[in-house]
Amino acid sequence: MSSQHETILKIVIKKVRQTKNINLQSKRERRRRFRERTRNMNNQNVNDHNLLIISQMYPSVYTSSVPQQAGESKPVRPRRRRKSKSVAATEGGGDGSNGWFRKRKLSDEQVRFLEMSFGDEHKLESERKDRLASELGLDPRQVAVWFQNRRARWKNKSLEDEYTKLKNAHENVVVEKCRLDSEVLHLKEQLHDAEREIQRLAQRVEGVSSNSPISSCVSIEANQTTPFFGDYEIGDDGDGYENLLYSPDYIDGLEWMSQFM
Amino acid sequence: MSSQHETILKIVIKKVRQTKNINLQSKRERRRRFRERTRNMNNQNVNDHNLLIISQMYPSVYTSSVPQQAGESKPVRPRRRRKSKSVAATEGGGDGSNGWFRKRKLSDEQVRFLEMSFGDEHKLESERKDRLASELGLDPRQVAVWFQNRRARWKNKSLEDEYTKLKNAHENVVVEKCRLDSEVLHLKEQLHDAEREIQRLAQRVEGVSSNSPISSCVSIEANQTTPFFGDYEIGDDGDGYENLLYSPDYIDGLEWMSQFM
DNA sequence: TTTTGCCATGTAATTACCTAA
DNA sequence: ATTAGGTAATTACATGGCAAA
Repeated sequence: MSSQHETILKIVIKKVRQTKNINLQSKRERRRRFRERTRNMNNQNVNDHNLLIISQMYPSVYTSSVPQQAGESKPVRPRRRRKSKSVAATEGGGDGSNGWFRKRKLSDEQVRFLEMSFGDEHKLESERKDRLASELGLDPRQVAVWFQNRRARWKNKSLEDEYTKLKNAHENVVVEKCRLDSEVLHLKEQLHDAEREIQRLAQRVEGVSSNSPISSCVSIEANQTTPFFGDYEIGDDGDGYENLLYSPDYIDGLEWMSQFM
Repeated sequence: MSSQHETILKIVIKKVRQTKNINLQSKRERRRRFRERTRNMNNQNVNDHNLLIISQMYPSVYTSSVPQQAGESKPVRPRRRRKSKSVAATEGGGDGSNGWFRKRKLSDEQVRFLEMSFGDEHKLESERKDRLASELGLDPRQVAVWFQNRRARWKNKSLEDEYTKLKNAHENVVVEKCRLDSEVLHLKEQLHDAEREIQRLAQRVEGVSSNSPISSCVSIEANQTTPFFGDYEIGDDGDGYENLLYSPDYIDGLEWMSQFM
């Protein structure tokens, strides 16, 4: 309320932020050092290195048959003509100085194992991580990274699946809605006809003495009247939705809805 | 038709596959050599390296204020207690042998520039790539990689946006469908009432004059047949989809109906 | 015909930040 | 207060497809 409280609050906030920053910085430092410590030359990693180097030199071993999706013909922009003189004519004096090989491409066996474990459980506990790492001859850090990436991939994929499912459901509901629209039109026409029939009969009942019963039949040209939109509203009162519960059809509707919510 | 053709076909397929494999292998070789040529020691890259080393040593400079999303309370599984003895007690004798510094984290300025260019055009031509590379002091390869990753990100994001949009549309349509369901129910009730009214009036009329084929006038029995599915098809008129957008704000004009309610 | 440059996709690794134990 | 594990974003590389030269 008073300004005192405000100032105190500000000070507290400031302090919290400071300590937080300090924490983060020290943490960054720790992590950096940790990574530098554990980057090269772990215990099992020598073996692993060799294996991965081999897998780099002969990557054709690990070609996985990728199911290519149906190529949709996009309006391709005309590609640029290839350069007459490649700029990349850097003098070939590139010394292979740094033993720069990133460890890439876990072997097929390893991936299969990891996938199995992922199917069991998406999260990764320390024990499981270490166990997998020792079984597969990997850095525990690699296992952790693999699981993180796998989770991200799974999320993307599941989003995509959800999209297609939702799309199908949407189309179905749209079709259903169209059907209902036309059904409503039809019912309104019928109701209109019935109402006119009632009026006609009422007139006949009124004038009992003078009546011509033959011309009483409702003609079918009532169907040709322009269908009237929006003559009356059902849902203005809130009971429409409660009424729906009595309908056997509405259960379908509800289940439908609960699928996507 | 004959087996000759089949054998010829097989041979052709085999040949194609062989040549394809050969192509891929040579391609891999080309690529490897290309990367080795262009990896280290480009002209402006020394400067860039220094900058990136600095950005590694003082990463707090590049802290971008990330708007944290509203934390949704998920049912978190109890995390494992931290290990009593960290396995990572690798002997600290790690020699910092290779002068291995990964170049990471393009600077804020560079990212802004690249984003602007990406906003202009998602695709990247050689000229533009080289221009950007020289302007930002980056390897052209880095620029190309950045654009590839940016496109992939954009695709994911647009998928996500489409999903939310579709979800909203779907919910609206579902609500509309419910409304139509209840409207159909209501109309059917009204029609039923009208029919009974007609029968009542008809009986009265018949009591007066015994010759009125009233049952043929309004086909109410059509309503009592299985009411919902498959009464009439929808797709014959394509206007249903345009009707989707019309607002269900009906004008309340059912005073003429009041006599039946 | 092969070669070559670009692209889409998948994967590995890293950074920053957050949270529970 | 510290730390391991998590998410999200980012950087980089690998691979195969496609079209142009």
